[in-house]
Amino acid sequence: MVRLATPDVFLAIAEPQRRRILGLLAEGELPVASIVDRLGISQPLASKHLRVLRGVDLVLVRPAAQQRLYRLNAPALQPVHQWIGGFERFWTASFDRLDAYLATLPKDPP
Amino acid sequence: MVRLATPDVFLAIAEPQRRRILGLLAEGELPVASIVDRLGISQPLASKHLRVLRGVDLVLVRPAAQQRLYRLNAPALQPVHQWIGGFERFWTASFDRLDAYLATLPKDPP
DNA sequence: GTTGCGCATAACCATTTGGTTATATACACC
DNA sequence: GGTGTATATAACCAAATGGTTATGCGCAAC
Repeated sequence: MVRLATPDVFLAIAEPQRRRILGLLAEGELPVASIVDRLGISQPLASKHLRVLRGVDLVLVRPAAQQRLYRLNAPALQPVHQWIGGFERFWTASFDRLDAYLATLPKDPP
Repeated sequence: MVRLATPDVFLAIAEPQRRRILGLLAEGELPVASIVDRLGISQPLASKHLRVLRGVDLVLVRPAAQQRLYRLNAPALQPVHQWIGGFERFWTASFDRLDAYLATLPKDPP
């Protein structure tokens, strides 16, 4: 059994460099060498991070000669978006108004 | 210098149990024992996770006799929400339409 | 004061992680 | 074929992480 690293999108985006990679790929498809260049990291490290991102489907690869062109697969971020969405109401203006309203109610009625 | 663990919200929410804790606290203030009970984890582990969450301001504590009442501080999630928001356009309907339009254009014009 | 409760911390352990250097694989070009 | 280029993988290392058990500390109640 091979157990290929992080099966969790939350863990995949917990790493700053991996978030930067996704940021780069948001601009378009890129070969590994470009990522290495623009992030100033070693090539093996980039490959490692890309493997994790692939493992959770956050990126897709397309071979082109000796290169591997990586591109973003943004929908894989939706679980995170949805989870965060569940908390959004807590910092929303309408919630603030609700909060203010609740504050006008008597607390601990006798 | 004390270096108190994870200074990063992304890392804090990368842990499933910590996300569950936040989920519980979304319903309201809770003492540690409740979290321990409802999550079925050991008390020291709960305290450890809560410390990490405190470290990134995701939760706030209020002492009440021997208890410590924890509550959610949702605005601390906004960095994540904003980062994700930068990718939202990629799975939005309007973007799909743009994508479909781009697909109708000739590729590699001579 | 002392006993008990609720929680935090310490000390420790196995596993995982980001990082490195060295090597293998795959393809293009000569 | 051989050579160079682009990427992946292997082997390894130090540090961090989730988890445990044992202990400390503050507060209440007796």
